[in-house]
Amino acid sequence: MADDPRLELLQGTLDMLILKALQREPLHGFGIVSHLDKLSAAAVRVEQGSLYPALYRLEEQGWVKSEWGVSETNRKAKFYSLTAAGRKRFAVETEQWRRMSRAINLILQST
Amino acid sequence: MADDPRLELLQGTLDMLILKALQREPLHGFGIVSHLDKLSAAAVRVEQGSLYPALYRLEEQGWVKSEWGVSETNRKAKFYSLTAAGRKRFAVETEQWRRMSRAINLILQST
DNA sequence: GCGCTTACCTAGAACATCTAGGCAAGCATG
DNA sequence: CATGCTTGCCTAGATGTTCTAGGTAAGCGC
Repeated sequence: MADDPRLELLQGTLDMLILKALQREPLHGFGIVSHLDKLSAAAVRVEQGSLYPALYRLEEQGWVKSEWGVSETNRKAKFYSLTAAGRKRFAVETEQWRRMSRAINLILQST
Repeated sequence: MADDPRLELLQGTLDMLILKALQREPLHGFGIVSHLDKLSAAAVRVEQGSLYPALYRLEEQGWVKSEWGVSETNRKAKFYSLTAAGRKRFAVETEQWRRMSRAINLILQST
């Protein structure tokens, strides 16, 4: 792992990105992955093995809720949507992200 | 941990920040911590329990080297400095950081 | 010599993410 | 109708980083 390409997500950002993806409309797991992939120009690639545990985490916390339905391609799929608490949580996480990334950039820009 | 203040570092950024701190001059462990604390206006707080394992990691990879010396306050201290490989590594990590944070901000800014 | 601070070090837990699979069902093709 | 591709969900286990929570030692001021 010394010299891996490091496409991995920064830890702690996955939850935030998922919440963001659900901000517009409910999506199923597969949809979340392709949504993020598209938006980030493939810079962010979420593995399913990371996604589903994250979704359960979010659901357990009450930030998203799920409902079985039928996908656009006529397969059964579990649709996740934001709860009110989830919207609040999203605001909190983005604020933390901004603060942390600002601090890091500050350090990087110092002489 | 659901509602902790989350002052924790984003995973993967610690190494980069340490390398950055050593860019100007060799520092001992204690010095690195206070340096980062000062530069980030206390937004980044590195615990010693995180720092030392990270330093050993960096040394093992050949990105920093260490030498025993005497601190400004006349105590013995181990001074860490960047190697040539460490400088290269720092460039790689900052590039990765920039790419990832750009991608995340892109996603956050989407409608 | 006592307490404070600087300074180093470690073991263990917690946690997120990735790897690497497996399962099932729709759909198209022959 | 069988085969294969794709969509879609799910899990176990490994890996790696960071944090918690300690301990040790030595200089300095009083």
